[in-house]
Amino acid sequence: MEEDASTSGNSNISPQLVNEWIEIQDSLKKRLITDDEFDWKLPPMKDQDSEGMEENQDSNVEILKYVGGVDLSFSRNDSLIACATLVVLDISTLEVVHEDSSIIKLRIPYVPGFLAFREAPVLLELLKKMETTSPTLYPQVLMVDGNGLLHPRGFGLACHLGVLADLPTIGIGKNAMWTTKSSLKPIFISVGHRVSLPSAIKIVKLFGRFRVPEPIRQADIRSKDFFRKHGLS
DNA sequence: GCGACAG
DNA sequence: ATCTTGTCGC
Repeated sequence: MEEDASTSGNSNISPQLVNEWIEIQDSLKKRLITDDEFDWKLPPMKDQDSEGMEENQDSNVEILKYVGGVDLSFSRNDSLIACATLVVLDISTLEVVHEDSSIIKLRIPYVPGFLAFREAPVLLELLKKMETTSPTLYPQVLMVDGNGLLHPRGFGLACHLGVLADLPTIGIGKNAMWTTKSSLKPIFISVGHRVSLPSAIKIVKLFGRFRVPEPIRQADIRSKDFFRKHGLS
């Protein structure tokens, strides 16, 4: 009999392992940057709040163009099988200019607070692969399906992935305990790495079409599509 | 005392 | 995350 690595909480996860994970998170957190640290600038906002003309003069800096999104979907039959997807959207056209997926067998269960140890490895692979495959389309900032600083120890998946990939990231949470209390279903934007919260919010607002920002939404959709094309959904 | 905990 | 139909609405 195999253990179900997707079962929440109660798995064969030892307290020792959890302690190791905590140490890793604390260690990686020392490298975390929560300010804007990127070499591009945000495109001018559509509905300019009568502000922002302060720094729109110098044209030396490149403007944000490629925004990435990552997500995982899971098999209905075999809960150990997952599909990780990375997409990159051109911000000016909102089109997906890069897409890559990878089906994997999960080895680590979902443990609240430690999502990164389950999902980050595959996502890092996809990023690394793209770095050599399609460097010109490599995302300038990445939206992650999971929280960033909004985490028990202030180091969620978005931070974890950002630090390891040394890439600006934004955390996008879709569920939290507050969700139930609000009549509307909010999303939770939190700082991942090398992007301040104000900037993160501005970037998310560039994709105001649906509740979930387009890069994450596309990653989600295409991740599920990939499953349908490659065997049992 | 126990329960709420990203995906 | 996943199991699940129709339905109301832009």
